[in-house]
Order: sequence, then C-alpha cells, then structure tokens
Amino acid sequence: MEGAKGPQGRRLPAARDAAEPSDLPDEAPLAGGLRVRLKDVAAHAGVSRATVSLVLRKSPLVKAETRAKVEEAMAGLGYVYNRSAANLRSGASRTVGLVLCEITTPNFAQLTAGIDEVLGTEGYMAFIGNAAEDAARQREVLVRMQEHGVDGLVVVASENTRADALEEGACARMPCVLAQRRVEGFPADYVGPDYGAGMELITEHLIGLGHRNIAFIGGVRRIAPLAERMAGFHRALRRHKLKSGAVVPCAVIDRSSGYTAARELLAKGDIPSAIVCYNDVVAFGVMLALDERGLVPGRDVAVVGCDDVDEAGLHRPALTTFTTDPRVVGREAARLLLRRIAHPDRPREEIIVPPRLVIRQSCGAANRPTGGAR
Amino acid sequence: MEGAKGPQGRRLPAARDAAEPSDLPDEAPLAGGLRVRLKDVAAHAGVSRATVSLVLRKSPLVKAETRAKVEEAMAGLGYVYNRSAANLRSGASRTVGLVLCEITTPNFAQLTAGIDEVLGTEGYMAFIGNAAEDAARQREVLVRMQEHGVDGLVVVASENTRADALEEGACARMPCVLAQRRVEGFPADYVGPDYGAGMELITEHLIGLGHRNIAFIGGVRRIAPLAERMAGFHRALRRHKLKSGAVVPCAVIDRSSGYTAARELLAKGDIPSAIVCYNDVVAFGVMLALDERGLVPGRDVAVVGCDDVDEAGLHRPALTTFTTDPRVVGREAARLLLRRIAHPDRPREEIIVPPRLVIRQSCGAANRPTGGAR
DNA sequence: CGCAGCATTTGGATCGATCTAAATTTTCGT
DNA sequence: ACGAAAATTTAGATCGATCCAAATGCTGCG
Repeated sequence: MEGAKGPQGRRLPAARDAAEPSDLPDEAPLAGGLRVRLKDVAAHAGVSRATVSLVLRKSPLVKAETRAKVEEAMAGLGYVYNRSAANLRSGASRTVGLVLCEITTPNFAQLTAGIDEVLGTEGYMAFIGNAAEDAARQREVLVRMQEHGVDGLVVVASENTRADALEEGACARMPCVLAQRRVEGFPADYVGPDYGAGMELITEHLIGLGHRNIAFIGGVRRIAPLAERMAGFHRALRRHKLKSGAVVPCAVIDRSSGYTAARELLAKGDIPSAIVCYNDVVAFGVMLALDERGLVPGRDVAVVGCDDVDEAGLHRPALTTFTTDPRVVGREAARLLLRRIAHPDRPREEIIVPPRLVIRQSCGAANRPTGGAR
Repeated sequence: MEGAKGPQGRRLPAARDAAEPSDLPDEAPLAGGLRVRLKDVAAHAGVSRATVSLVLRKSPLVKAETRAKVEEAMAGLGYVYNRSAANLRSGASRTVGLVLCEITTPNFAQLTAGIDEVLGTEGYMAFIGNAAEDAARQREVLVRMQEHGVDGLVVVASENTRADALEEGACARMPCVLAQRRVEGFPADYVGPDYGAGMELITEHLIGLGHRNIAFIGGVRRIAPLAERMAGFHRALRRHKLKSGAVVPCAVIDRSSGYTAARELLAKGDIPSAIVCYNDVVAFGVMLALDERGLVPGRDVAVVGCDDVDEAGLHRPALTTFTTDPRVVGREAARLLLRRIAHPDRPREEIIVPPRLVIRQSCGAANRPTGGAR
C-alpha cells in the first residue's frame, strides 16, 4: 500500500517513494541522506511498526530475540529517533525548560550543570532561557517553552516576580520546580539552600569570636533569598541580645557594588568590627574597599560571605563563608521535577539543602595567615 | 464531519468530542483545561485550519481583516502554538542545540547569554548540553539533540575532539557553528576570539616594558586555543629575537592549577621577569603563588592573563589582560548559525573577534597602585 | 457580459511516531 | 492432543500542525 499515492507525494528529498523497496545495502549507515524512519527499521527487521515502537520504548512485551533483531536493524540503518513525532502523539516531550533570572550569575552555571547531569541520565534535555531579571522576558520565555511542549519547568524567578506572573506563564498548569528563590504565594515544589540557617550559623560564629558591632552589606532586590538571609542574621543577633550594625544595600549583587557599598559605609566613619555580606562576590568587593582604607580583612575587620564559590578559598585572605551548593540544588531540582512529572498529584515537596560553615581567614579565626589552595 | 468517528475516539481528556460544538464562552481562556488547537481557533473564527496556519506564520496572503479575526479568536481562546506538530510536518523546529565542553567555565555563561539573546529575538530556543570535557558524553548529547530535531548546533568542542567525532555526531549533516575552539579538519563555520593576536599584543606590551625573560603558564589540553595562544606568544618573541622563558603546563585550566604550576616554577629558583598566563583565572592562581614567596605581582614580576573576566579589574593588583568577549562571540555565533540555517549552501564563514588590550597594574605599567572598580 | 488575472481561502494528504484493541502465536495443564 | 490462558505482535486511527493544488472571490478590461 506504499508509494502509490495520488498526484501529490513530491517532497524535498525527491525520490523517496522510488527508494521505498528498501534495498539499501545492509550495513549502509544513512545511505541516500534521507532520514531513516521507524517504518524503514520495521521493514528491514521484518516486523511491524508497532513492534519497533515497543522496542524503542524498552517495553518488556517484546521477545528478546525480536528485540535483538530490531536493534540490529536500527544500528545498521543508522536510525535516529524523532521525538517531535513521538511527542505529538504521546504528549511527552522528554524536554524540560530551565528559566533563569540571569545566566551570568556564577551560581547558575553550577546549577545548570547539576540539572543537566541528572536530566542526561534520564534522556531528558533542557531548554535554557534567560530572563535577564526582566519580567517581560521571563514571560516570553515561559510562553516559548510552552510552545515547545516542555514536560516541566525549573524556574529561578526573576526579581519582583509575583505569583500571578507565574500562573499566567502556565507554571501552575504543569510540573514546575522553583529553585533558589521562592515566590511568595506560589505553592510549587521548591529546592534551595537554607540561606537563613547559614546566615544564622555564620553570624553565631562571628559573635562567638567576640564581635558585637556586626554590619550587613548587600541586597536590595526584592527576592526571597535576601529576606531569608536577613532573618537568619537577625535570629542570631537576637539570641545574643545584640542590635544589628549598619545595613547597607547594594544596587546590584556583584563585586563592584559590594565595593561601593563598603566605601560608603567606611566613609561615614562607622567602622564595624565584622561585616556579613550578602554573598561571596559582594564580600570580595567589601574586602577591596577595606584594603583601600588600610584595613586588613580578618585582622582589623572580620568579613564573611555566602556561597563558597571556587574563588573563596583562593582569595587572600581566604574567605570565611558557608556553602549553598548550587550544583546540589540543581541535581535535586531536576530529580524532584522528574518525580513530579511522573506523579503530578503527589504532595508538594520542599528540599532544603543544609549549609556548611567554611572557616577560613577573613573572619580572623584561622591562625595560619597564608595557606595552600583548596 | 467532526466527532463522528468509529468505536475509538476515547482519549485521556475524556469528553473531547462531546465538547466539540465549540460553544465555550467567548472570552474564556482555557475553559475546560483542554489544550486549544488550531482547529478550535479556526472554528471559532469561522475560517479554515489552513487560514489560521497562514496567520500563525505571518503570511502576507491573508487579508488584514481575516487576520484580525483570527488573532482575536486566538487571544480569546488562549491558544498555544504546538511546535512539535509543526515541526513534524515542516521539518523546522526553531530549536538549536548548544553543546558546551564544560558549562561551569566562567566564559560559557557569557557565551550562552549572548546566544540566548540573539535566538530569543528570532523566536528560537536553545537546548543546552554539557559534555563535561568528555568525548562520550559529547556524543550522547549530540545524538539527543538530533533526536529532538534541532535545526542547528553551536558547539564548543570538548578536549581531544577529532573531526570524525563531530561528523559521526551529525554536525556535518546539519548547520553547525563551532565557537571558541576550532576543530582541526572539520570545516564548519567558526566564531571565536583572536587568541593569537591577543597574545602577540600582550607579549609585545611586556617586551616594550623591558622584559626579556618571559615565561608562559597554563594549558596542557589538546585544544586549538592553546596552540593559537602559543603561536601568538612566540610570534612576538621571535620578532624581538627573544627566546621563550619556561613554559609550564597545567593539569586543568583553573585557579588552583595556576597556583600549583607557578609554585613549581618558583621552587626551581627560575624566576622570570614576566609571566604570560593561559587566561585570567590561571593568572590569579599564579599571583597567589608569587605572593606567597613575597614577590609582588606588577612590581617584582609582571603577570598578564587573557579574557578580561569581571574579576580582573577588581583583583589587587588589577590584572593586565586582553578581552575575548565571550558574549560577543555568543551573539555572533548565534547570528551566523541562523544565517546558515536560512542558507545551507552559503560559503563557509569565520568570524574572528578582535582582542583589546586592557592595561592595569599587574604588568607594572600602570602608575596608580590602587584604583576604583571598573 | 465574459473572462483573464490576481488575491484569498480551502480540503485533504501528510509528517513519524504512539495508542488501542484485536489478532496471532506460544505455552501448558490435563 | 485440545483448549484456555499467557505472551507477543499487529493494523489502523490518531496527535496538531503544514503543504500543495485546486477552488473561490474579486477586479478590471475589451
């Protein structure tokens, strides 16, 4: 019933129908340049299309012998699975969208790597979309992801993202895991570090070293992680009945704004004995500013960060900080998403990755003034 | 002719056929939770499916009036385009694969951002795949990308990638742009920085400052960028009839291996007057090692890098280096790929992004010992 | 008025897989 | 050896868009 169509049947790859009898040399991978289809594999293996389909999906229904025959045919013909076709019929694309508030944040490379790692083992593939901290672009990206029929989403929400923005973006209508940043009022699965506990831990550490005037630098953005951090910071202070030192926001979360913020603080003559920074990158900027005023971080003023980026251990002085393990967060987010895709009705889940305090020199606690690389 | 099928027709979303008469309230976005199809839009707008399809693809054939009617219907029903279906028929997925040798390299976040930026404006979406510098994983990723029917690829090849590996991976059979790393013998489009010219420029700069014993640290990997850099380095030396100082490889290209390599060099008592580093990150490690031996980078030993990462300007001493503009490379790679997709037969193209020398303190040329943030 | 020529719209086949229910083969107990 | 149950395979409809050729509507001109 093949190759005997109406007056149509002409396509770009010209003589498809003519070649139909399927007499291509047995071991020719991709003979004519035409894409090999499931149908071709079936013909070559002497079974039906349905059987080949079952083999592809590793169904236990097919006899081992048949499976071998089909697999041989696939290898021989150089068959490449067409997921678009499969997707159309089955509705599952084995595709996941990764929506990042800002790709270039150092954290996110690790996060992405963790996600990719897990997805890869399951044969999933991630679309990447950068919202660049912009609500409109985030929306756009979400729409495009939907068009491509992703099975689910990992979202690191942009600044100022409200729950309704995500709902509109269809995050509510499909499996969706928020990573690193919670979105108030949007009850999706969540995976993230325990910023609060980390801040509490590291502030406790400073207090234990005798610090009483502790400032906080960094973070003006309206995102959940800042609130969580401040809460942890204040919890520790409260426990010791201490008042917070100066709190200086930053315009953006990066090295140079940490630098600027610290200069501002020091210029006022208000020199705290310790500075807790929003994250490591801000801390580097802060240390730079201290340095410029002749203050040695770790001796004159303790400085601590958050994240434990690669650089932290190699900076001089090496930075005391706590881990937020973005790679682990990525892995867990991917795993959770896959679970959610498999069981859309399971109860909401939250995975909080515990912080680990990493004591180095910048807090003044370590006694080796210089040391090896990590 | 609808809703009157054989004894089949039962699907997961239960009563699809029953709801077919399409009497959903005019402005109800996503009434029953069933996905709205092109067919629904057509019915709602009172035109044929073909016409709606033309509207979707912005064809100039449809009358403005009709277009408006259709667009209204789409908005009213909350229609979401299904690219899998379109892809199956048309063969174009508006999807591109981004294969990275190692996501976590700082460069690659910028590269990815640049690519995403350009693709976004054209409605394309990128799959991301991390090869983690592993040939087998790279192969796997390439296969998966093919399965998903990408229209083209941007590849930053993993270490030791041979041309035949890419050919096998189908890069030869579809639009493919190599970025940042050339692959010998694989004549695809290429976009990358001019590592050679940059190295030449910066080495010249050191020679101009009077340096005669210039070492090179970093790079053992079998990738093209190292060869290009070494060539540039040697070109400059040759022009001034100088012999190369020590050349010390690194196990990996990162801060700590730069540190280790420099320690090794210094331990031998061979103290060069200047050190050219494989890149900025290695340079930071090298400066750390110098520091440890009481040598001040920029005063006792000049140190220069390559890339001009964000950190370079904020490090103390600020690093003299040259730009490799990964974001620009990403943008150009994406543009080139789109051009290639549109015209598969156009001649091969190479885009070389010129370097810019950034003179700061670590080479000893700048006279301000400290300075503001960039 | 008739008809060529253009602008617009349309029916129906099609892409390549999956799904369902039914057909076929095999296994096994008696 | 027979028939029922289990194991395996299959035909044909189907997913939701695009493509093509052909149909329709409209305009203007001789």
